Amino acid sequence: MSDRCEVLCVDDAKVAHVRRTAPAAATLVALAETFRALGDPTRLQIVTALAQAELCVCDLATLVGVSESAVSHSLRTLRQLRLVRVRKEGKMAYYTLDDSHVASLVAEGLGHIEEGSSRPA
Amino acid sequence: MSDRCEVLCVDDAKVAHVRRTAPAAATLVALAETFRALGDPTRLQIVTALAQAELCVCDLATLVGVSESAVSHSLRTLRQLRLVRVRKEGKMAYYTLDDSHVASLVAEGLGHIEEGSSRPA
DNA sequence: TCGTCGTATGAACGTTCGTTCAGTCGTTCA
DNA sequence: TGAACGACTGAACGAACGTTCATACGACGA
Repeated sequence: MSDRCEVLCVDDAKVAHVRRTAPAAATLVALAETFRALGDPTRLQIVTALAQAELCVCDLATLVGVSESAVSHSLRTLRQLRLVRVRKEGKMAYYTLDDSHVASLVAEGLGHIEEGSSRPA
Repeated sequence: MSDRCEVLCVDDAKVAHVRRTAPAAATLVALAETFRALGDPTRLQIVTALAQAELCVCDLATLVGVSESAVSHSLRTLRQLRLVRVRKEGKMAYYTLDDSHVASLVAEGLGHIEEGSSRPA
């Protein structure tokens, strides 16, 4: 990557403008973590299930078809990113989505998938 | 995981209901792929940049601070998932977001991040 | 209080991912 | 027609991820 490339090809004005409107680096990293958490079929299935009803670990394990340990690990990831919330009742742990953004996020994603699947490549 | 656990803990009615309303497996996998693609700081930065302006590979490499090869690989991933679109002009390749869902997705995600950062853990 | 149940956690393994490096393709201009 | 340039690709290495296994914790019933 020589310096000549920079001056010939890079549109400094555009780059500067985009750089100004870009989110903070920390925000971007946090957002990427959130997307990555949703980027796993097991966790995504958990989230879509919790969008429908409050469920315990055992329900989720049955639903998703993996071990309760795996579900618990996944739930921890989602919990740490505030995607899900836990309510303890006796020895049971009931999970729900943390805020409305999460359901909206999945819904918006589904909109993109469905639009894309009906278009030519 | 014994059978006794199943009958004691699993709420069959709830599980059955959630199972009915769940998206198809193929849809879930496709959606997870999309989220995973956005779950990388480099690619996410590319997407947020393209939400502001049409940019070439060289612009993006400068903006994100990685090699043009890395940007090109990232763009291929995003292209295959229909997140970005390419327009060739001479030897340049200009990229934009593919559809409005993508920008909405990022915006919704940012809403979640900002809400979470102002709340107690 | 002891055993069981639902859940949570730590370590470790195999796999997948993202970058780098080297090389190729198509375009532009001497 | 060459050489230079922007962009794209394949191979490969190191790092990160997700599962499994084993174990630990708190709550409930006998």
